[in-house]
Amino acid sequence: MTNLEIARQLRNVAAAYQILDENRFKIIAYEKAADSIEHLTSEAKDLWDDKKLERIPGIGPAISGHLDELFRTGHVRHWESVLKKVPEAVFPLLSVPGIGPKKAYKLVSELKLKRAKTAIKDLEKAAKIGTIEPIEGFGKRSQDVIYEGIGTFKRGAIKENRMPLPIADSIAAQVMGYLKKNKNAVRVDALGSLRRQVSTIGDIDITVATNKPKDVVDYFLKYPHQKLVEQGPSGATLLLTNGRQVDLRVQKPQSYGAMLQYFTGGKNHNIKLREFALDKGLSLSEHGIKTVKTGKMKEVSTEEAFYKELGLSYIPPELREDKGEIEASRSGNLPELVQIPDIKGDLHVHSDYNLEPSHDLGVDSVADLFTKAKELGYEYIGFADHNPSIAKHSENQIVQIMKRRKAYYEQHKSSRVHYVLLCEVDILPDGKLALPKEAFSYVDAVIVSIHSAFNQNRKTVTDRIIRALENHPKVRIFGHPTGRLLVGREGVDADWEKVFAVCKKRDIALEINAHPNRLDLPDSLIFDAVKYGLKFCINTDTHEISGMDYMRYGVSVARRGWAKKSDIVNTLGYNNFKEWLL
DNA sequence: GCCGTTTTCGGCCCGACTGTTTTCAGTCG
Repeated sequence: MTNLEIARQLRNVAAAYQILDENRFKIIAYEKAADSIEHLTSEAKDLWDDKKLERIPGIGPAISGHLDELFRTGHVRHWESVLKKVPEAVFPLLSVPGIGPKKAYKLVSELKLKRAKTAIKDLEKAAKIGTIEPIEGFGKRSQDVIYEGIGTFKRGAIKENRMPLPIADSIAAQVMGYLKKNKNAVRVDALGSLRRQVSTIGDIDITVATNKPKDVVDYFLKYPHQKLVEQGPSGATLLLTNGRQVDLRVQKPQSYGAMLQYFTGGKNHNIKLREFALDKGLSLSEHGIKTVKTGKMKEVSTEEAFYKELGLSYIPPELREDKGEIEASRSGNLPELVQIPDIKGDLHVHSDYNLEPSHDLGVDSVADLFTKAKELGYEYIGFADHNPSIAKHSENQIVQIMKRRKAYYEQHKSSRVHYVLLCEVDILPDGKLALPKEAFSYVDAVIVSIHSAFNQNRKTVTDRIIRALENHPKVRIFGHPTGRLLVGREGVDADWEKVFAVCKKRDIALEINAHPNRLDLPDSLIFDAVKYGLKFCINTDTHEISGMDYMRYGVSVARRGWAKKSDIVNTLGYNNFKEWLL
């Protein structure tokens, strides 16, 4: 049973409890447990094997007992008995936006929906013929909303619709640029997952500091859009013509810090922070910090001041995920995160030098790439073209190509920026490398990465990776380790701890690939790898000059994984970097 | 049902919006 399936099961139990009017904190506990399991970096089953279930936050003696039963026998008697008290047709309806457990139950009972399989279709029919409207607590409007909600659900627009961070960033930049033109906008910032630089974004949240909230909201409503979703005195939500939803929230400048903090989240960070504040007799909201006893509200204009009021040092948005940042802030142990100016080189750049590669060639010349590197203030650049195709060449031909390539780069080197000669070598399905041994003489080092057979099982893919990493001393970087694509492909399912151990032993750096559709290694695995003491290399993997600007997304992923400057090998000056590499 | 740098018992985040409501429950972020 996968984490996702377990999480869904826990949420269904929570929903059933809600319908049965169980203790509401028990319901919250189940939902917390579901979130926690869903966001694990390893399979719950593996943690169970290692008897580490209770180390998962939100999993206590009761739920870990149930999970134990689940992994031993395949089902949980207690959960089944709870779920049986609720008609099965209730559960699928929970996926429709605007329908929660109570409404789902009411609909199923009144409309006599029987089967889970057809529940959504039956509900849609009911909305169409108008049998929802007369139900107590519903009406014409809610019937329409349900009908629309089902449409949204059917278009798969709920979960699938998250977009890669760089896409969200560019849409947000346009809207924010528009808002900044309004003379009443004192400040404009991103909020939510975008501000935390999460790799995929659902809705875009933006806030404006202003003394004339109504004017700013009215101005926002004139931005080209498909539909006005909702509107109030404190903000509005628009569905843009590109199908993306944008939330605007307005706040007066003297409370802007509270607004930023409140809506940047993440949810669990905020819950933990509010509990922490409550212990001190303080209640937090987007309006400020309220002393519970006196009811007096203190307005806070900056986030720095907001955290300071609570006795905490400023916590960068990328860290606000309840991974221990509040505790670290309290004790003064927050990491000093890597920043863009720390980066001294990009080590994964594809040029247009044609070595008849297995995958895409770059489109820009070596000279132009050097120029760009100089513009970015880099000391060095690493050319990492794909290895020559093994299908089209004999081993001997490949060696000759690599030899010619080395001479070419040496001929075209720059006096302004150093270079290192790398090669991105395919890890073949059996773990062999797609570069003959003799060809290694013509590179400084190689990046190894997976470009095929992503669906191998855990053991096979783990062995495959380890075999590749141990293939040759010149293997120094493990490129886009999971192979995930933010739109379109899950990463490989490897035993990361085993992979980490090999990287540690051989001092191999894990790549943090900044390509907009990769952002790989993912932040949660970076977090684990940092704890493991591993090194990283942040690269753009670009095939064209403009792509070298995406470095900042790699840096933001690294920051979300708590990586410091000293964890990143390409923050080293040229000499030290070379020493590490060779 | 979970959790603990004053707690192993007694707490448990906060507010906005919506619709159908004469005062609030449900849902969402």
